[in-house]
Amino acid sequence: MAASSDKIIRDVTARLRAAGMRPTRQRIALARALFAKGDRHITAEQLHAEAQDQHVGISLATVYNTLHQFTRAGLLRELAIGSGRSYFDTNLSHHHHFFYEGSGQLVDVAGDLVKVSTVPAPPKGTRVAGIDVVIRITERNR
Amino acid sequence: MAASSDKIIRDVTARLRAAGMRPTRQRIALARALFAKGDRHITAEQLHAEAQDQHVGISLATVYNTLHQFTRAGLLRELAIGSGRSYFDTNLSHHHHFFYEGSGQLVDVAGDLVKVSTVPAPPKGTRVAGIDVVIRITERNR
DNA sequence: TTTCTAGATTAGAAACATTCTAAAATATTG
DNA sequence: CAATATTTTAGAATGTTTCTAATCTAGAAA
Repeated sequence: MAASSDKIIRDVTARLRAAGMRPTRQRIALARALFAKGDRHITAEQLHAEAQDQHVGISLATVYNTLHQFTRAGLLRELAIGSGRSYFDTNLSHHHHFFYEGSGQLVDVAGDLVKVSTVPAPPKGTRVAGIDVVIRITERNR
Repeated sequence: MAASSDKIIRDVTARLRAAGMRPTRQRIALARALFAKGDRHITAEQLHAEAQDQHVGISLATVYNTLHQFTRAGLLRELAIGSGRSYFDTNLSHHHHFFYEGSGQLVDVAGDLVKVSTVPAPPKGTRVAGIDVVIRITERNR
């Protein structure tokens, strides 16, 4: 546990350095929260609350800054599903999502469980950056 | 043009009545703006500006109310793609979208140009409400 | 170690989309 | 027309995200 967390921190430190960012106390604390456990979908507000719970003083502005920097550095993926807040996904592998229409909750769907067999060519002058499949689900009306 | 616009208004009036809504001046003006031309993706803010341009006095609150009512009545589809604002889509047929990562612009992709051949079963107690495929595109780096 | 400075953090204000409130206006029914 | 249920509205309130400009800090250099 401590070992794997340390490994994560060393990895993140290296990746921050590679992206020209200093490994500060705040960035390391957020990296630990984000990457120590398995895959997560988290909002800035949630991550900020989690840091507060662990008595790591970090401002909300820094949480936002850091999430965007991590995203730019390829450590996170920003999900723009469901309006309102943005989710940040620590699962970088090819995958899709179930989206609960009621609560806005997201659940991963492994990439190989969804097959998109046909897609049109992108408009001239553009390239496909990614294909996101969102399976919207609702409570079944009994 | 005038004929088809009138037809749209008669249709909308009927659908509003069917949904228990009164066909008011505001709702009819918005319906005309939304449905007179072909398929559209529009935000509340944009639709409000368009009404102002045509000297139809409608408050922004009414635009929001009306968009939601139309959505509930099955006249529109709300798109929760791209964070921040919500788009309302007048194209009710089965289709997907290109999403320009730079500008947030949406372009329709006909439903039959995308084939999702495999999807997992939804979690227990839920049913699939829909499957949305978003093809994210960016300017091609020359 | 101390000093220097570019980069990082911060509180609070600002910006933005959206929803709410409760008062005034309007459409429909009788 | 009168009665009443619905609708519209301005403006306030909410929630998320970004901005600002002052302060702090990590790392480099002396």
